[in-house]
Amino acid sequence: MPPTQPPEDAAPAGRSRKPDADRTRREILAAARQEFAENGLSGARVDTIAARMRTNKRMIYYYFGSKEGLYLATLEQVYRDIRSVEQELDLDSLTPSDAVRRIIEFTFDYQETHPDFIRLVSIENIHNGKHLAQSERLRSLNMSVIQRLDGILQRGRREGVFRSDIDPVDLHMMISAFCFFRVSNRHTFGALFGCDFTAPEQRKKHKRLICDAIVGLLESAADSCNSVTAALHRMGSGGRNRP
Amino acid sequence: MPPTQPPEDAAPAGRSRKPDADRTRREILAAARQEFAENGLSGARVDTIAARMRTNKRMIYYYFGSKEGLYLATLEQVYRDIRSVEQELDLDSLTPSDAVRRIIEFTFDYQETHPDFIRLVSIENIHNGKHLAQSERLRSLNMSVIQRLDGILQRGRREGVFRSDIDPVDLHMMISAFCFFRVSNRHTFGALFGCDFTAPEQRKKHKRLICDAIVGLLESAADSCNSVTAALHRMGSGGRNRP
Amino acid sequence: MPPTQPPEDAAPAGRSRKPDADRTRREILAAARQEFAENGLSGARVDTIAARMRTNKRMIYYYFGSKEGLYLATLEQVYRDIRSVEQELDLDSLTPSDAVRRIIEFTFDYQETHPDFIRLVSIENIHNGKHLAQSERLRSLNMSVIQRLDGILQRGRREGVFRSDIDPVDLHMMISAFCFFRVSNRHTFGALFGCDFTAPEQRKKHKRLICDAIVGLLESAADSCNSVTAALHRMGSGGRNRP
Amino acid sequence: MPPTQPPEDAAPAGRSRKPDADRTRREILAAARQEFAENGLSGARVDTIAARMRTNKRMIYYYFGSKEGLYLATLEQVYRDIRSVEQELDLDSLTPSDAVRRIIEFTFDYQETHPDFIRLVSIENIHNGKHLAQSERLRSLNMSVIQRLDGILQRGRREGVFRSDIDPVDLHMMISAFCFFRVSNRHTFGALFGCDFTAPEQRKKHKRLICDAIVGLLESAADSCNSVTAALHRMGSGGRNRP
DNA sequence: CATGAATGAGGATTCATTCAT
DNA sequence: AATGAATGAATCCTCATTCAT
Repeated sequence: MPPTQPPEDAAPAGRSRKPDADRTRREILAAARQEFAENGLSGARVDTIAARMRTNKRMIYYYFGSKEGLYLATLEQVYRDIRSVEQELDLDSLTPSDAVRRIIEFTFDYQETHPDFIRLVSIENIHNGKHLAQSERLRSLNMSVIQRLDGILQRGRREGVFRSDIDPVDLHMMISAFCFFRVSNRHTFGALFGCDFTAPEQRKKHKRLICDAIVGLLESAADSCNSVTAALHRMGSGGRNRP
Repeated sequence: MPPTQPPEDAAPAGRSRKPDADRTRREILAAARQEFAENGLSGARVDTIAARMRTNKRMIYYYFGSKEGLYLATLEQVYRDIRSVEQELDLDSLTPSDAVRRIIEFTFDYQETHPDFIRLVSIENIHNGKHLAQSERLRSLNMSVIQRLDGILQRGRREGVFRSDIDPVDLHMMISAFCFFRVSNRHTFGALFGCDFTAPEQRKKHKRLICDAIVGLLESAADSCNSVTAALHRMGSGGRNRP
Repeated sequence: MPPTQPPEDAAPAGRSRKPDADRTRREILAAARQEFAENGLSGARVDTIAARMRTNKRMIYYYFGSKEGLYLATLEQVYRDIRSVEQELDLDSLTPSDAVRRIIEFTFDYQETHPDFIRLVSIENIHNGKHLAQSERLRSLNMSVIQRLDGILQRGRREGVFRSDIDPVDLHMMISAFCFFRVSNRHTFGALFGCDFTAPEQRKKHKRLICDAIVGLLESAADSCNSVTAALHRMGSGGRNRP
Repeated sequence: MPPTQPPEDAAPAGRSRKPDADRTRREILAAARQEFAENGLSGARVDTIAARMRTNKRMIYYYFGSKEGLYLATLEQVYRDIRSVEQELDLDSLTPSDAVRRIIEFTFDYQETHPDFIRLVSIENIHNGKHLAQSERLRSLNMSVIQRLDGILQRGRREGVFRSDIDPVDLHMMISAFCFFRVSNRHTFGALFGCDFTAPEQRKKHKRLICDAIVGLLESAADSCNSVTAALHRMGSGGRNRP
C-alpha cells in the first residue's frame, strides 16, 4: 500500500529519484481533474479516467483508495493551484484601492481561464462541501487569501479611503461571487438570454464593472447604506445620495 | 401513452378533467425536484424519486418518458416559479434606484429561501445548460426579468441618475451573481473560512452590501472607471475618486 | 422494491395466485443453497448462483438485497427445514430412552442426508455466527428442539430412568456433536485416516455407538462421574463402575 | 527461488545458516494462521497477511509460491503442533479407562485453547479436505493418535474392561466429535440457544459428560446395543437394559 | 534477500428502463 | 391509470500475482 498522504511538496521541479510513482500519481490526477470537472462526482466514470492515462485502472485505487479519495485529491490540487499562483501577486507597492483592483482582476482572469476550477467547486457545493470539509489541509491552504485581503483592508482604513464595516471574508465573497458566477452560470445565462460571456468585449466590460462596483463600495461612506424598505419609510425620496 | 407535453399551465385552481393524472404528475414533480436538487442529474435515482411518492416508478416513464425528461420538467418548473413570483413585484411607484434595490432584495430573499432553485441551476450549468437550451419555453419565460430591468434602467437614464453603459443583462448578471453565489457556494465558503452565510446578521449585512455595490455602481459616473493596469500607467496615483 | 420480509408461510402447497415472484424467490434460494454450501460465503459467486437459475442476476438483489442477505435467507431456510421435519416425529408413544434414541437416529439420518445443512452451519460458525445472531426468527424457530428434549428428559426423570444433571441444551449439544462431526469432518478424517464415513457398515455402526453412548449416559447414575484427575487421586482404581 | 519445500523440522533450536530467512518464514506462517483461521481460504487476504508482518507481500510468494501453498503450510503446522503436544502425554501408567479419560481431557483442553486449529480444520473440510489430501506428510503425522488409542483399546480388551467392537478410528472420531463440536459450533449454538460454552461451569460439566459417555460406552457390553427401530419391533418395551 | 509499483481478470452491486398484467 | 416483476449493461472496486530494481 502506498502512502495515503504522499509527500506533496516533494518533487517540485525535476523528475526526482522515483520517477514512476510520482509521475503516475500526477497522470491520474490530471485525468481525474478533466473527468470530474466535466461530469461531476457521480457522473464521472473511473473507467474513463483510467482510459485517459497510460497506466491501469487499478492504480487509481492503489494511490487514492476510492473514487471519492481521488475526487478529494483533485479538489485539493485545484485549490492549491489557484492559491499558489495568487501568492505571487505583488500588491504591496499599490495603493489599497489598486491592490483590490489587482486582486479582482487576477481572480477574474484566473477563473475565466480555469473553468475546471469553477466546475469542481460548483460540484463540491452540490455535495454540500462535505468532502472539502474533511480536509484540514484545504482550510489552512485557503487562509492566505483572507490574510492578504485583510492586510489591504486595514491599510485602506488606516489611510482613510476604505469604509470599516467590510471584513475580508465579505470582500472575498463579493469578488468571488462576480467572477465565479460569470463562469459557473454562463451556460444557463447564455441559453436564457442569448449572451456570450466569453466574448472579448463582454469580458472587458464585466471586468470593469466588477472592479468599479466593489472598489466603489469600499470607498463609499459606510453609513449611507439603506435598504429599500427603510428608504421607503423615509418617504420614497430615495436612492443613494451624495452628500 | 399520455401527451408528452401536457397542458401545463392548465388546472391552476380547480380540477381538470382527470384529477388523478394531474395530481400524480405534480407529485412526481415534487419528488423529482427534491431528489434532483439534492443529488444532481447523475446522482439522482429514479428509484428514490419513486419511493418518495405514493405512486409507482413506472408512472415516471408514463408521464415524463425518461429520467432526463423529468429533469427538464423539473427545471422548467422552478424557473416558472421564480419568474411568476417576481412578476408580482410593484416597481412602478418607486424611484429607479429604489426599484433596483427592490429587485435586488427580492432576488436575495427568494434565492436564499429557495436553495432547490439554486442547486438545480448549478446542476444544469454543470451539464453545460444543454437541457435548458432545448426548451424554447424557458427562454421566453425568462424574458420578463430582462424587460423589467430594462424599463427601470431607461427610466433611470432618462432621469439622469443612472449611467448609460450598463444593459439589463449585465445588471441581471450582477444581481444574480451576488445573490446566487451566497447560496450556491455557501458550503465551500463555510468549510474553508468557517463562516455561516445563513446567520441573520450575515444575511442582513450582505443584503446591504450587495444593494449598495450595485446601486452605487449604477449611480456612479461611467467614465470614472479604470482598470488597474490603466491606473498604473496613470502613475499609480489612483483608484477611483470623485474630485 | 419487493417486501424484504416475504410472507414465508404463504404458498405452502399450490402454485398460488402470484406464481412468478414466489417461484423466482424459491429458485434463487435453491441455487444459493447449493453455491453457498459448496463454496462458503466468501467463496460463493453471485454470478454462479445466477447462472444456476432461469432468471437474471439482478433478481437476487431485487429480492434479497445483497449477497449477505441471500446468505442469511439460505441459512434460515435450512434451519426451518430441519426443524419442520423434526416436528413430525411422534415421540409421545415411546419410552423416554426410546424417544431419545429416536431423536438421535432422526438427527443422524437427517444430517447425513443433508450435507448442505452441515456445511452451511459450519460456514456460519467460521463467520462467528454473526449473521445468524441477527435473525430473531431463527432463534425462535430453533426453540422447538430444546422444548421437545426437555419434555423427554423430564419424563425420564419422573420415571426414574434418567439422571437429573443433564439439561436439554447439553443433550442437544451431544447429539449434534456426534451426528454433525461425522458429516462435517468426514473429509479431513477420510484423508488422514483413510476411512469412509459414508460406507453403510460404518454408518450403521456409528449410529449404534452414538445412541448407546448418549442413552447410556442418560441412564447412568449421575454421581458416579469423575474426572481422571479425581480418579487418579482415588488411587487410579478407577473409571466407571458396574454396580 | 528458494526451495519450495524447505527443511521444515530443521532449525529447532539453534540458528540455521540463514537466520533471517527462517524467521521470515515463521513470521509469515504466524500471520497466515491468524488470517486463514479468521477468514477462511477464500476470505483471507494476502494483503492482510502481509500487513500483519514486518516484511513484504512479495515474500509470501517467494517462500510459499501461492496463497494456497501458504494455506497448506499453515494447515500442516497446526496439525504438527497438536500431535506433537499430544505425544508428550504419559498414558502407560494409567488403567485403560483412565488412559482414555486422559486423552479425552487432553483433547478437550487443547481444542478449547486452540480455536485456530478448530477453525482451520473446519475450513479445510469446507474445501472437502482436498489440500490436506495432497499432503502425505500430514497423513503419517496423524497416525500417532490412532496407534496410541489402539494400544489402549487392546490393553482394555485384554483386561476385559472394554468391549471389542470399537476400533481406534471410531474412538478418535467420537472423542473428536464431542470436543471439536463444542468449539467449532459454539457460535451458532450460542446464538440459537443463548448458551455460552466458554463459561467455566459449562466446560467443566461438558468435560465430565463427554468422558462419562465415552468411557461408559467402552465399558458397556457390546451386545446390548439396539436401534430404536429394532427396539420398537421388540415391542417398544425398550431402552437399554442391563440384565 | 527484499521491495514498491504495476496489472488484468473477475467480483459485487447499481441503474435506467421495459414487460406483462 | 397503474403496478410488480424482470433485465442487461455498466460501474465501482478487489484480488492474487508479477515486474523491475
